[in-house]
Amino acid sequence: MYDYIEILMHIAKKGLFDVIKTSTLKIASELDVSQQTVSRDLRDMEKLGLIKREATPNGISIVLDEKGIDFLKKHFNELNKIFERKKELCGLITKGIGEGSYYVGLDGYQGQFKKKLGFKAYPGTLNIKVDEKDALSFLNSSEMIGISDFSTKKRTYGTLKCYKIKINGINGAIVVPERARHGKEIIEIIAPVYLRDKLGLKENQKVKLSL
Amino acid sequence: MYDYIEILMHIAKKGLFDVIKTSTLKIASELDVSQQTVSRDLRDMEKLGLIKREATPNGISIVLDEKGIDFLKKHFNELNKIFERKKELCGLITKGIGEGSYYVGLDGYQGQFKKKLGFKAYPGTLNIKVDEKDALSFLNSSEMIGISDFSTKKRTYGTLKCYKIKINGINGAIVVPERARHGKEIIEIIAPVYLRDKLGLKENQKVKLSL
DNA sequence: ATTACTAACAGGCGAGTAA
DNA sequence: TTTACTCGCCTGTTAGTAA
Repeated sequence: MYDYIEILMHIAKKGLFDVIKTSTLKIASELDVSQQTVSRDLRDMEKLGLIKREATPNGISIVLDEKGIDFLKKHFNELNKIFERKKELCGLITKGIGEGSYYVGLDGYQGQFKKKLGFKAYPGTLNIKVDEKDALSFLNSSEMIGISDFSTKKRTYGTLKCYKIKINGINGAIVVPERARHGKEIIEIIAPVYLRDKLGLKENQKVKLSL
Repeated sequence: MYDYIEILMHIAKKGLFDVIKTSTLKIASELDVSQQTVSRDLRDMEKLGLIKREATPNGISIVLDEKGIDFLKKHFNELNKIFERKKELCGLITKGIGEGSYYVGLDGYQGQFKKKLGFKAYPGTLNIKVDEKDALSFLNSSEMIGISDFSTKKRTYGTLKCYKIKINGINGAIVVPERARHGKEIIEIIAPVYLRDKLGLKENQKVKLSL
């Protein structure tokens, strides 16, 4: 069944319920295989009940049949489970290693923060200790915003990956340096305000991040 | 890339970010191929950067690598577009052909309606003319509730597919006979009340169905 | 137990071509 | 132009084993 997923996807993209008028040669070039392979595959797929097909001397009409749609649907459901969105992430306030504070304050970053995140960052990061897998799932389900690298006369500052979040309700962003200095069990948060004061946070206190 | 989708899915199902401890033989039997094929494929996938792999004389550890996750994610996004949920469906009130009215009133169906849909149906159907493709998309994004067939001494009554909906805000259900008597450009609605009166509906009036 | 090499084999692929 | 058949080739698969 998975043998045909590429062709199934190709048809489905043009319309899950539409009758596609095309030709084996066209599909062949789109999928980068030979006309003969497409012809054979489509006939096989018809036999399996994945598609309905009508071949004429000047083209071919295809629609997904019930089994084809069901297969894609089932496959889609599996992916849905795999990518199940994590909408919250909990962690504990942790002592910063101090590095982030310096970097995020730099103008080369601040301009981009303002433009891409909508705020200038308080020059310091709040470090939060989280479960690494939970963090990955959480980050995975939010949109990555790229912050470009830049150089001064002295040195180069690397690119950052940012993810907009709310922390205890306040807007902020997770910042992940491309070249991470620590593992992903500690994440760094920036925000337009000094979060420790604003939220009255203390060491080891629990906080909740949301999308 | 699609060559490896089955194995990628297999790994991802066990945990998108987890290190899977398993063996080539185990995967082989789960995917119904030979141990050698799994071994070769995993090595190839590692070369392509789809997974990270650690093989020992007593098993193998696998994690999805960045490229593998990206591929699945991209694929997932394509499916998301394909199955984009239609949350509303508009149509025009149409004269019933009258058949439905008789059937839905039968006890063999009514008991199941009560149990599975939560209401006994007013013995009549409201017929709505809709765009066939829109209808398919709409039905496709709502859950199918199966109503079993049953027999009397005289004859057999076929199975029905039902889909819970709201029509102009009132709870009801679309009923599709397994053996459709008319094309899918006309759909039949049942509800606990007589919809024509309740909603003050007239021929050719526009109505809105929602999930 | 494992993984993975080698070698034999089967089946899929595409070039050529008929209809 | 099409689709689709035949057939040779080559790739991917598996059986047998080594490590």
